[in-house]
Amino acid sequence: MLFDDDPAMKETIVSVLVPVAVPRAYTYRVPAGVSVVPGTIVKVPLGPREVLGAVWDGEPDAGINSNKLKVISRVYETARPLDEELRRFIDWVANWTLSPPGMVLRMVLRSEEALEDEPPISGVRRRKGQMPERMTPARQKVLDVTENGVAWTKSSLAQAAGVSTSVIDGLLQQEVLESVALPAVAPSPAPQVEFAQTKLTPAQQVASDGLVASFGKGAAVSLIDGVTGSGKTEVYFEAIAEALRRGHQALVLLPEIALTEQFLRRFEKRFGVYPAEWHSEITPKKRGRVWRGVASGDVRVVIGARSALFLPFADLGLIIVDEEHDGAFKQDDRVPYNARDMSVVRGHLSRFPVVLASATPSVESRVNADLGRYQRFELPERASGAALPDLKAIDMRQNGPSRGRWIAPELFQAMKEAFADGAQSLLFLNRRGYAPLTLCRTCGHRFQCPHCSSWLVEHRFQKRLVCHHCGHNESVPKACPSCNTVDSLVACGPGVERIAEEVENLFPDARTLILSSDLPGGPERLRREMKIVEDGGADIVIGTQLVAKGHNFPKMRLVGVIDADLGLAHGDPRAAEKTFQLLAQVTGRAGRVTGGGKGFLQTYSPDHPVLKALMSQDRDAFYNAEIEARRATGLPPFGRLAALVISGPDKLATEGYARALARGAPNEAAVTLLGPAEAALAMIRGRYRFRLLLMAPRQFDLQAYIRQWLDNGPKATKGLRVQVDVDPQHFL
DNA sequence: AGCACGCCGACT
DNA sequence: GTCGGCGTGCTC
Repeated sequence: MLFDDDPAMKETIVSVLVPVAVPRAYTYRVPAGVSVVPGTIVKVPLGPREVLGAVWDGEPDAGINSNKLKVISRVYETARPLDEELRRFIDWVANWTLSPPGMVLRMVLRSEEALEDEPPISGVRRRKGQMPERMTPARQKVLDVTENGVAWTKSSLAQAAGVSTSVIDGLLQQEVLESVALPAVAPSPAPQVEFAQTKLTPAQQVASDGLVASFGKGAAVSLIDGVTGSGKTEVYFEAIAEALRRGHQALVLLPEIALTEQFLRRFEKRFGVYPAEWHSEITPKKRGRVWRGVASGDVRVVIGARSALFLPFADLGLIIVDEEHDGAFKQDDRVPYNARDMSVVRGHLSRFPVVLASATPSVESRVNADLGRYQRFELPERASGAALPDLKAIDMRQNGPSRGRWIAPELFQAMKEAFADGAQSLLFLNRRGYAPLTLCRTCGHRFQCPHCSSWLVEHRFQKRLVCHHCGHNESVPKACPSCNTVDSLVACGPGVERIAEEVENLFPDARTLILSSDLPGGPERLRREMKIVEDGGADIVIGTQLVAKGHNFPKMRLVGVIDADLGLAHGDPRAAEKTFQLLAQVTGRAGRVTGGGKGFLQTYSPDHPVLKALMSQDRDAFYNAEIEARRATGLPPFGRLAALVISGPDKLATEGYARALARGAPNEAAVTLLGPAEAALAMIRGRYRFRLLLMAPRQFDLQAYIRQWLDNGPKATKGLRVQVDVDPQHFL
């Protein structure tokens, strides 16, 4: 610092953004002799505790009583300051989502261990000449392995010798082995751009060339719109290769469920190494390593779930959002953002290409491509040359199964043939548990959740009644709680467990398997069972929506949708879109590799336009109709509007606030409240939500209006959450 | 009295 | 988001 002895300079104060829900950056003193720049990561006292923060841009708040100011307690000098582009991104996201900027920063600084240098790894090594007091077979194995004097980590040595770590502890105790410090982990090897170039089909080549050509031209967004199995991944791998050639880092965002070993292997096949992973199940230590590697530039490619978007990349030059239509890119709590949209924003602010890929793009992205905001690359055929599956509706009014059964004769017949051929079948039903409703056949009592009044779902495995909204669960009673009649309860309707029961009756010799997120054993077991299906170790799979994405099942030839109408009747304005996407993805599993796939959609409304478009494999028919309908009703993404989801502690208050917000809107903002009939009163996690559409001219700052309303509105707006649910393309 | 909750405001 | 303060209501 220049004028070190100038008293005025000793009083340096700066803005520091702290990771809490306060409306603006706070002001802190900088210790004498220390220099910080915007983006420097610091630790500061805040109330009774110390928190991480980052020095922020802009003049510090001069209005704060100077004897209230506290001093920065620590400066992380080895951590690279958050760069200008990341800081602008944080501010942008905070403004768009109506969140305090500190809460967005929190997503960037989520790995505190990343900021500490990793302690050296301790290893063990053989001490020359020392022998254990008593020799045992396990000890001998350890001695054999360590004979050459090379140092091992405890766990890898235990594994290599085939013994438990306690054997090693014993030998350490007797000083046969000694502890040594191992060098810190070497940076992971860089992906090799030319490791194994895949042979592309002509359509893939066109798309790949187009993506490569979009580099160096600023913020170009491309949509890869290709049917299931068309090889979108191979195409965007070439974009990653180009980013790497240009010396940039690349980020691939996937819905959490699609982050699979299978995907990592595909990456390895192309680039020779595994990419860095970032998702909720990464251990804190690995998390810290990836965070630091990303910031230093050692890590070149990250494959991650939505939160990876907030990593502090040293030089990010490409984002891929695969399965861009997927709802898992939306975060619902804390900062409610859509990682697909915020990826487009990050690319825009940092002027690099962003690639959105899907077999069933969101209506928003289709519209953006139609309007020329996005470049579109179509892949109309499967890369393997296999034909798309042959889809057929089964009219359940005429050709349904007998009472108490759920699989129609025609579907059963097809399953029989597939089984005889040694092919896999998938029965899809997006309903967990055994039965969605339980009632008393004596008095008609229906089991309802005491917290949110939705039906309790019977789970026969766990012998419990479970609320799928709030998680409440109770055991199944012997007698009806209303009329006390014993053994009078009946299960109504099917869930996957009930379908599995029927399949086991129909196919006693087949290997059946349920794939559902709630089965005992957790994600670990689910991964194992996915692998079993992948390797052909099951004949008939009964699955919920998690079979729709991520995993590729090479032996699957038949898909039966048990209830194709489920989801179409929802009040959600995106119900038709979601159903189309889900069913297209699920039926697309059939014959993806082998060809010759077949699909059956059991329905009571075979003439529904969504199902008709699905069955004719005519995606454009669906999108054109849906886009027209949205345009006509002014639903997103039309009408220059922001769609807001408002949720609050109780229905009446929430509705009241929403109406007040709508009423108070200035003239230039036209406001529509979507009432319960159209859409909006849905129970989600025990909270009433509903959808409010605020339409405003582009130049009108809706976010500012809403923020002001929240700040100055009725006091009871505290529990209220406002969520912007529209893509920001209009505002870039 | 002793404490478990829940609500509320402050945090620079 | 997290903490402390303070009120309520319940138990020893």
